[in-house]
Amino acid sequence: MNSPRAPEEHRSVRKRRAIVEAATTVFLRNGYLGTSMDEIAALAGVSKQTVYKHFADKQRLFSEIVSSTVDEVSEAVHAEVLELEDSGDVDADLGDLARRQLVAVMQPRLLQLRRLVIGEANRFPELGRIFYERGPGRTLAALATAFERLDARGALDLDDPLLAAQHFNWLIMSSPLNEAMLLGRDDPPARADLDRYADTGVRVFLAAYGRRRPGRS
Amino acid sequence: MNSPRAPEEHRSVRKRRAIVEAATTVFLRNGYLGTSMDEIAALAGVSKQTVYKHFADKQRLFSEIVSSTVDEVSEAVHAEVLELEDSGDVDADLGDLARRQLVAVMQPRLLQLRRLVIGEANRFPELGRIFYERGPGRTLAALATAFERLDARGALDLDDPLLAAQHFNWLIMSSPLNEAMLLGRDDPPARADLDRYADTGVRVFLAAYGRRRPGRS
Amino acid sequence: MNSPRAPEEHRSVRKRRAIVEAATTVFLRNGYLGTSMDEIAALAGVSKQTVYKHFADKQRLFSEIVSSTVDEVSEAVHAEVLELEDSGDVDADLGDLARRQLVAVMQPRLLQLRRLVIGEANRFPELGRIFYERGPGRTLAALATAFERLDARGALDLDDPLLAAQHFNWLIMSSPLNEAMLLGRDDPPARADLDRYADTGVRVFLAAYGRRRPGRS
Amino acid sequence: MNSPRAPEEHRSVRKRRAIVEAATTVFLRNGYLGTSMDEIAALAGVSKQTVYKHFADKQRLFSEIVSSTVDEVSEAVHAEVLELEDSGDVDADLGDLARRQLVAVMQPRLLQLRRLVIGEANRFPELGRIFYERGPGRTLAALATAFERLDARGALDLDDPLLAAQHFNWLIMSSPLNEAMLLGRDDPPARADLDRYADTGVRVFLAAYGRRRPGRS
DNA sequence: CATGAATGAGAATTCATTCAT
DNA sequence: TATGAATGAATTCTCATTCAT
Repeated sequence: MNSPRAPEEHRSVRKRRAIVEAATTVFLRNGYLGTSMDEIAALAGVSKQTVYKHFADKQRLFSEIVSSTVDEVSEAVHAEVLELEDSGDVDADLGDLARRQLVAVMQPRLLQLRRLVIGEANRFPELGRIFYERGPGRTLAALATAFERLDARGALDLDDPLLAAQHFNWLIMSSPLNEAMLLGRDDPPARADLDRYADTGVRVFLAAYGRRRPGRS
Repeated sequence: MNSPRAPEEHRSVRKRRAIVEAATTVFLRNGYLGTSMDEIAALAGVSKQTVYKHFADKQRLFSEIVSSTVDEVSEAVHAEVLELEDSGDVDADLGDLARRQLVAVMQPRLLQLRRLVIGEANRFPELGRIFYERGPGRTLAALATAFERLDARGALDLDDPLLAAQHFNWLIMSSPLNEAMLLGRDDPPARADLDRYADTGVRVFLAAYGRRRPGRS
Repeated sequence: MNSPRAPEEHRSVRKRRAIVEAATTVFLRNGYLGTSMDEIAALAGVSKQTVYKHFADKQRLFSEIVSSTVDEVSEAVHAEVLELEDSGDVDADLGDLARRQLVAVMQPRLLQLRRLVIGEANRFPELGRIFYERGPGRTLAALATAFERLDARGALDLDDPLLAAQHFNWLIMSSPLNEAMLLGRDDPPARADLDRYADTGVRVFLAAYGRRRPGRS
Repeated sequence: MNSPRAPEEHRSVRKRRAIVEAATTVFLRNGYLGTSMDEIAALAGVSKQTVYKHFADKQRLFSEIVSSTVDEVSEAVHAEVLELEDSGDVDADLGDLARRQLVAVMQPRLLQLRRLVIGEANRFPELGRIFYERGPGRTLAALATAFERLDARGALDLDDPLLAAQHFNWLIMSSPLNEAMLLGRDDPPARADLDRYADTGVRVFLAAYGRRRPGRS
C-alpha cells in the first residue's frame, strides 16, 4: 500500500520543486519582466493557483529563485578554491586551480544568472548584493586565505592577500567572462582557450607574486 | 513671423533629439520591457505618434538608442588610449593611462549601459556584439597597438600585444567594474580607490611585461 | 477513544459554529463581495470544503449569517420594549426606555449589520425585508402595543399607537443612528449624549402625546 | 465648416461625461465591488483605456462619482429649506416645507446614493463624511437658521435651534427613509403617504416647539 | 502633422466552486 | 471526512500599435 518513495505528504513538495525548476528556467532565459506567471505554471504543469499558494507573488518567487540558484551555483566555484593543493610546484597548483575555477565560473547556469542579476540590478538591488557576497566576494575571501597560507609557506610573496586574490581571479577569468556576458555565449570555452587563459594568467600573477627563485640572482 | 533661431525645418530634428534623450534616460533606468512608449513620449514632451514617426517600433528605437549611446560613450574610453604618452617613464605613463581609463569606464552612463546590454543580451544579441566590438574590443585593439609600439621602443617586453592589453585592462578595472555591475553603484569610485586600482594593477602588469632593468641581473 | 467532553457528533457542530462566527465577522467588516470563502475558512480554521459541506454556496452562507445575526441582535432591542414600566411617572419611564433602546440599537454589531443590509439591499432584497420585519417593524409594533396600554391607563393621549411609536422611536434615535451609519462610528455614544437624545426626544414626544396635566387648564 | 455646438476640443469632454454617467448608473446599482471597469466602459461606449485616461483608477473614479452625485443631489434638498416661507401660518408653512423636503429626500437617486455610501462606509470612510456634511449636516444647519428666525419673529418657541431642526427633520422623514433604505423601495412615496408623514410630523413638532396660543391659557 | 481615442491582447492576481486523495 | 490542487473565468490595469480628426 506504500508507494516506494513518494508518500502522500510529499505531493506538495514535488509540486513546489516543479515550480521552482520551471521558474528558474524561464527567469534565466527571459528575465523578470519577460516571464509570465502563466508560463511558469504551464511549464511546471501546475495551475496558477498552485504557484500562488507556494509563492505570494512574482517578486517573491523571483527573489527566491535567484537566491537559491546563487547558492547552488556559487557553491561549486567556492569548492574549487578549497581544493587548492600545495604540491611544492606553485605554478602547477595555481594553474590547476585556475582551470577548475574557469570551468566552474563559465557554467551556462552561472553565466545566465549573472546576466540576469546584472540586468535586474536596478529593480532588485538586494539580489545583486546577495550574488556578490555569496559569489565573487566569498570566493575572493577564500582565495585570499589560501594565498596567505602559501605566502607563509614561502610559496608566494605578497603583502595584501585579498588584493592578490583579486588580481589572480580577474587575470584568469575577466576576458572570457566579459565576452560571455556581452556576446551571449553560454557554453564554456574550449579546452585550449581555457588552458591559455589559465596559463597566461598564472604567468603574469607569478611574475608579480611568485617567490624569487634563488638561482635567479 | 520667423522665430530668430529655430527654423521650421529643425523642429523635427529637435523633437527627434528630445525623443532620443528621453528614451535613453528611461531605457537605461528601467530596461527594455520596463519602459513604455507612453513614458518616453511623455518625457520627451511629444505625442506617441511622433515617436512612431521617427522610429518604426519599440525594438528599433531601443536598438538605435543603445547603439548610439555605445558609440558616444565608448569614444571617451577609446580616446584615452590614444593619449598614452611615452615619456620614458613607463610606470608613470601606464599609471596615468590606467587612471584616465578607469574614470572613463566608470562613468554612470557607461555602467548603466553595460548593465542594460548584458541584461538584454538574450533578447538583443546583436547589441551585445555591437557593445563589445565598439567598446572593449576596440579599446583592447588600440591598447595592443600602443603596447606594441612600447615594446618596439624597448619600454615593454611582450610577445602577444593583445594578450598584454587584456591583462592590463582587466588588472586595472575588473574589480571596480564587477562590483559596480552587481552592487548597482553608478557613481565613479573615489580618487583614492582609483589610484589604488591603477597603481597596483600597473605594478603587477610591469612585473610581467616590464623591461628587465639592466642592474637587475 | 472518546475524548471526555467532545463527543464525535459534536465536532461538526463546533466547526459549524466556528464557520458562522468567522463568516459573521468577515461579512460584517468587508461586505458580501469583499469577503472570500478562503478568508472565512482560514479564520474559522477549517478547510474550504468543510465550509461548503455546511453551506451550499456563498449566497446561502451570507443569507443565513445575516438572518441569524438579525435575530440575535434584534432580540436585545425588542426585549427592552417589553420592559417598559408603568411607575406612574411616564416621563421617567419613557426616558428609561429611550436610554435602554438607544444602547441596544447603537451596539456595534447592530450598526455594522444595518450598514451591511442596507449596502446589499439591491443584491439581497429579502434580507432587507427580514431585517426590517424582525427589527424596527417588530419593535415598533411592540412599542405601539405598550403605548396603547399607557393610553388606556390614562398615562398617554394618542389615537394612532403605531404612529406614536414611530414618532417616539425616531425622535430618540434618528440623529445618532444616521450619524453612525454615515460616519462609520461603530462605538455607542457617550452616556451624556445618550441622555440628551433620550431626554429631549421624550420631551418632544410628551408635548404631543402626553396627557394634559389637570393643573394646566 | 463649424459644427453648431460641438467644437473639436469638446470631444474629450463629452467622453468624460459619458463615462461619469455610466459609472454613476452602474455604481449606484451594483456598488463598488459589484461594478467592473469593463462594464462602465461598455456602457459609456468608450474604450477602457479612455476611462483610465480620465480617471487614474477605480477608487478615484468611484470617489469622484460619489462626491459629485452627493453635491448634485444634495443641492435640491438644501434649496427647499431656503424656500421656507413665513406666511404667518406656521403650521401651513412647515407642512409645505416638510412635503417638499420629503420629495427631495426620497428621490430615487438620493436613496440609492445613500445606500451606496452607507454600504461602503467601511471601505470609503471619507465618502460617508462628505455625504453627511454636504447632505444632512448642511440641511440641518440651514433649517436651524430658519427656525431661529421664526423663533425671533415669535412664530416658534425654541432654545436650541439645531436640536429643533433635527427633531423636525427626523419626525418628518425617518419612517419613509428607513423603510426605503431597508426595503429597497426606490420610488418616492405616494402623495397621500407623503401628506401623512408631513402633517403628523409637523403636528408633533409644533406641540413641542409651537408658540403657545394666547387663548390657550 | 499631431493629438486623443481605440484596439486587442496580455499582465498579475483573486475567486467560487469542484476533484481527488 | 477533509485537505491540497485544479479549474476557468473575472478583475484591475498596462501595453504596443493604429485610426481618425
